Amino acid sequence: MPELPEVETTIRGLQPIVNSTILSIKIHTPKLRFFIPKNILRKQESVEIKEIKRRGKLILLNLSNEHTIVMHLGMSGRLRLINNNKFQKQRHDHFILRTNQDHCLIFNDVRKFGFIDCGKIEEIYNKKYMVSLGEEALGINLNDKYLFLKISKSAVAIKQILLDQSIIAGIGNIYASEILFNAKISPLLRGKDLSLEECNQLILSTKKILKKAISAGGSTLRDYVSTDGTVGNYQSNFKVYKKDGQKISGKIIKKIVQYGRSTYFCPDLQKKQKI
DNA sequence: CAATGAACCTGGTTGC
DNA sequence: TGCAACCAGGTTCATT
Repeated sequence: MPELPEVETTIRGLQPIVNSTILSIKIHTPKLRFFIPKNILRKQESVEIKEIKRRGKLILLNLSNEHTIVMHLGMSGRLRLINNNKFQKQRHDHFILRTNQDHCLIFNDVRKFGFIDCGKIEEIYNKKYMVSLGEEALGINLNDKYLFLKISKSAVAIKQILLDQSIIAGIGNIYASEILFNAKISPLLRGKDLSLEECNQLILSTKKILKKAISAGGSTLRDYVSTDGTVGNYQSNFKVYKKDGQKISGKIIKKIVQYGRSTYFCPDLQKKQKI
């Protein structure tokens, strides 16, 4: 579930720990997608969390010692932030960070597709997972010309292109379907089939859908919970995702599989060719 | 080189 | 009810 709106909701929920000092870090599961760096904090060092921000689906905790902790939630990862005296270890709690202000930040991930990394800032910014990211989905630099230039020779389906983090950073499988529906563009179109105008529409829809989802506090399939325990409710705004067989404006919603991922769309409202 | 499928891992849901 | 098969928010790697 963690796509851009959920990650954004998460980092907003984490702001209370900015300017607190890290007391301890406990690693219960050494290896997620890859091993968590063991020397994530040297002993006897007083390190403050200076800033928490997002890049694509990455969560970045900038520290006072010129290091950054990076977290990726993968498919099933989530963070919860609670008062230290309320802490009870749950299944799949892999990483626990405590602060001098009694905060307890827990990284929980059932499937372990997420990761936690840490290093000097410049070192982190040279990591592949960082360098390869394209324009921020909500960034000012994401415009019609950028997208058109990137995809105008591509035979890849636009649905897949939206999932490509090296082109646009932040969109995932749910919002890709929702964005294409909003833009009235078929997921089956190839990159090179899109006009500049359609690229523009796609970007407008991207920003609109993601912003709406953020203001709804993220979505939830099953039990996505933001850091303070409140439940995001953007899922009630889904128009097509998981709605195959249902109708919208009298037109049937279909589910197809593209590149091994489910795509939901309305063939009658998302034309393949412009008429 | 691009495109596709499998792999990583666990748990919930579906169908027989 | 039991159990196997399938599916899930993401990304990377190996194979065509």
